[in-house]
Amino acid sequence: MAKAVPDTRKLILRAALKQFANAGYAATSVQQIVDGAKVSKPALYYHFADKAGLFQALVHEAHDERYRILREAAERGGDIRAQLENILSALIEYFAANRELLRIAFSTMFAAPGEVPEDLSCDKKCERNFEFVHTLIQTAQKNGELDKRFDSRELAFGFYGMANFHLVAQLVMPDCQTDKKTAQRIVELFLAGAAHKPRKK
Amino acid sequence: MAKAVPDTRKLILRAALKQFANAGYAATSVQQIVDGAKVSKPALYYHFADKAGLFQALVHEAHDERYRILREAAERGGDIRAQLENILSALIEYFAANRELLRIAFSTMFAAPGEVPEDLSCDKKCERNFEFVHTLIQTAQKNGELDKRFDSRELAFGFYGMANFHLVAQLVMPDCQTDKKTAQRIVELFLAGAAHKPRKK
DNA sequence: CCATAAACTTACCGAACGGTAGGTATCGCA
DNA sequence: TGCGATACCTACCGTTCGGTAAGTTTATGG
Repeated sequence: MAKAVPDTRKLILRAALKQFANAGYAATSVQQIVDGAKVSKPALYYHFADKAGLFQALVHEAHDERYRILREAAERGGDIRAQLENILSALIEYFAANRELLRIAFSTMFAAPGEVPEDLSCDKKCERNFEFVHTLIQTAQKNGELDKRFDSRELAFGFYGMANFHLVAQLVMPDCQTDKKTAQRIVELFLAGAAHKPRKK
Repeated sequence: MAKAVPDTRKLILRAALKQFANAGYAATSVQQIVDGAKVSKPALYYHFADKAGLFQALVHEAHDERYRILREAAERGGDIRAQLENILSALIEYFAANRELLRIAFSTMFAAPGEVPEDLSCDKKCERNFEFVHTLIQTAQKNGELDKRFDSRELAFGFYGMANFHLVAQLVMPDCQTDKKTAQRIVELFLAGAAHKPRKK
């Protein structure tokens, strides 16, 4: 029976998430975290090896959550349009309710190399997440659902780029509402293209 | 005649750019900058009010350069396809040669609020840059070049998202070559859409 | 030939940093 | 009742931080 344990550890994680999301890794002090969690500093160092280890725990959670969302949404099946719509609206919905995790995920994706702990191996997780979408698109391309003129990687870049930009926008401009309908229109834009078509089909 | 001035100031700016790009704002110390520039700390504080002021100078340069690139590329005219191609390939080309400035621009765009000096008013510059592209797209839409079913803002988001994602990719994976041809294919993807079309027109 | 101001220098400040040494309360278990 | 393990605590460490006070050199103009 582990009962007395999780309280403090989770308290620390929650406070750290808030602080890191608000100020980034380097600008957040361990003192701020323990103040926020209302624990002592050695309590933090009892549960985590160091500041970097605490941060890593959160980073991995963020990327793994993202991966889980991706997989669950894609498994709901349907054609590529339905899959992309599901993925995008699931990401939007989840991260609307978990803005801090989203912030952590992006700030490690785009961070300068020295801004974040050295051994933070999130490259692999970022790549894994991207490759999941890439594979989805590759398959759809082989099935004839997507235009074969494009390189599958370019297609994945295109979709991932549009999707991430909207997610970031949600972060930067919180009042800019982004919902299921938005997700549908983004996918429509990705699939149909922006150009005006004089004749259909 | 100001002659003796620019040497030290530019030395500091160059060293600061490198350091900030490599480690972000918070994780870069003033000491590292002055060591890199081979000047003394008070020499830095003679030319800049404080660490934040030095950073601001670089941020504004980064965003203004980006704006300049956008305008110059758009002014070369042509239809919306040519304009977007010009913009994208100009951005890719410029930032391939100025990776540090690109890093500064992105790390301030996506930074957590507390990671960067408070009064750093780059929101306006980011918005200005985005709105320039937005206006371009709006005009093209009115001219009938772009599909009127989409909201102009969504179109701009889509293009800006794709474009920025490729620029970021260039940052994260330096060996991933991105050139004029890539720019053309990205624009083609944006305009034509990813979906397979059984019949043309 | 000296006054002034620009462009620095050496030497240092107090505060905050990440992290720890060493002691303590509380538990299950023998 | 005792003994070790867990889960902390207070107090403090050495280092580095951003920033500055006060003195020095150099160019210029009167």
